[in-house]
Amino acid sequence: MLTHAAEDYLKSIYKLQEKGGKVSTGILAEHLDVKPASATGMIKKLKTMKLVRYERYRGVTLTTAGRAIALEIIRHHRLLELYLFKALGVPWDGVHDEAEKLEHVISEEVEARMDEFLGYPTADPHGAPIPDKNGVVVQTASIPMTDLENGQSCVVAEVSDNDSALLRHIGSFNLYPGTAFRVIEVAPFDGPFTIDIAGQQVVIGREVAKHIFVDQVQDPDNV
Amino acid sequence: MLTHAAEDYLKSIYKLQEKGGKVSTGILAEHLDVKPASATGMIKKLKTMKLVRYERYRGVTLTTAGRAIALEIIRHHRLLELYLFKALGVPWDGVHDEAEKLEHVISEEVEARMDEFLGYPTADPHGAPIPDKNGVVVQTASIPMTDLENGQSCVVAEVSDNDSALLRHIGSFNLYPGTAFRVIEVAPFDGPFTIDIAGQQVVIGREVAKHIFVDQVQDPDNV
DNA sequence: TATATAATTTAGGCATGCCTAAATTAGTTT
DNA sequence: AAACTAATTTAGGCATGCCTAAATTATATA
Repeated sequence: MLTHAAEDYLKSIYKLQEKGGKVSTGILAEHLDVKPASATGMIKKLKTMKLVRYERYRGVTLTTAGRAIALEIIRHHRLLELYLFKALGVPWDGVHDEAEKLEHVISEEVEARMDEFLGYPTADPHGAPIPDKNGVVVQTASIPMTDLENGQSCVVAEVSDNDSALLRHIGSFNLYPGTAFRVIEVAPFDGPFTIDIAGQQVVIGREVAKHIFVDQVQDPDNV
Repeated sequence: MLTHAAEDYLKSIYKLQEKGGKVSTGILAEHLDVKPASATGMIKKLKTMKLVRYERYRGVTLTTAGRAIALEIIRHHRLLELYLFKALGVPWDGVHDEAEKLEHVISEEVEARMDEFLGYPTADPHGAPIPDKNGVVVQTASIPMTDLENGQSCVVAEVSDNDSALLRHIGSFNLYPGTAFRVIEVAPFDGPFTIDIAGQQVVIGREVAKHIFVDQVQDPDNV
């Protein structure tokens, strides 16, 4: 069995590898809130376990075995988030931190029972895809909200889950995955977005918009 | 925040102190499956934190602060056992090990929501009392089944929860907390118990009976 | 090409929590 | 009281996983 720390490293490497291929020691250390020297040490340990490929100064990537473990932990995390949200009513800005602790500890049996209870779901409360038992992840083609232009209609697909205060803020606008909205105005010079959610006008700052990902839809008013 | 190991030590000291006052290093080490030398080290650490009273060669006891923490962990454990059993359908011989890992990790918020879901229960699936939020435990006056004599009627109050195989065995007789039975015969020379459970005759060995605790009731047939 | 800067790695340390082996203390027996 | 036994403590070691400081390597700039 792996240590919790090792599992966290694999999870971070997976996520960083998703958007950029090889992962540098520095980026990884920053992601884990650890000094680069510490990351070097753990990377070496993971290499001896054949969970990562690594050449010094050249970055790190997961092997098939390492990827499988990373996906298992991510599956635990996201199933837990959804379970805490739906079965226990933990608010959506609180489930991430709780799942972060539980993910290293639950058995496959408990995971299976939560999965069954939830009806074999495919996304967590923030819209992130839940890998299946075999490590298959459904990748969506969502775009960041900051790519939207005037008049476009869309549906919230996913929201970053790691900042509790940000989630509370986004939630206060009712911007949950599945929520539809239309862009009314994008202020110039990287200004905020004014959007229409079910008839309500709301202004979303650019920093917040970066953390919201959407799927575009055909706007019925424009057809 | 305490380490998991420290929490386990406090929990063990609490349980051993219940039945015997001062706890010796050796007993504690055995209970935690650790060498006595290791226990000495942790005891010293707990003493500097003012969680235990300790004089070398003289045994250890909990301070008020230490007791409060021990009871909080025990509360976590027993609520988790019941939650896993009732909400997720984990079999009663599996909940102990799972709760053992989760108890160190769940937040007070999740605990409160499980408590609410379960309707503020007072006993876990093995009949052990669940301390309330203020650390108040209801002590029952149950007696070990081995104290029973011919003809006595009783109800199962509690069953030891730490041996999974034993629990499966006891469960196969339907001997759950709340189950009523009558002693038909106690074989001489420390022999087994023959009992009547809802019309079924069952033979229970002495080693097993040691782990079953009962409350006596007036037998209607004998009134 | 030489040098400066940034990233990374190595070296050495610290806390936790366990271990084994040796020394010490308590308690009992003669 | 002396000696023996059992329990406990001390001493020294090991793995994990983090740290800081110094050395090294890669890369960009002059």
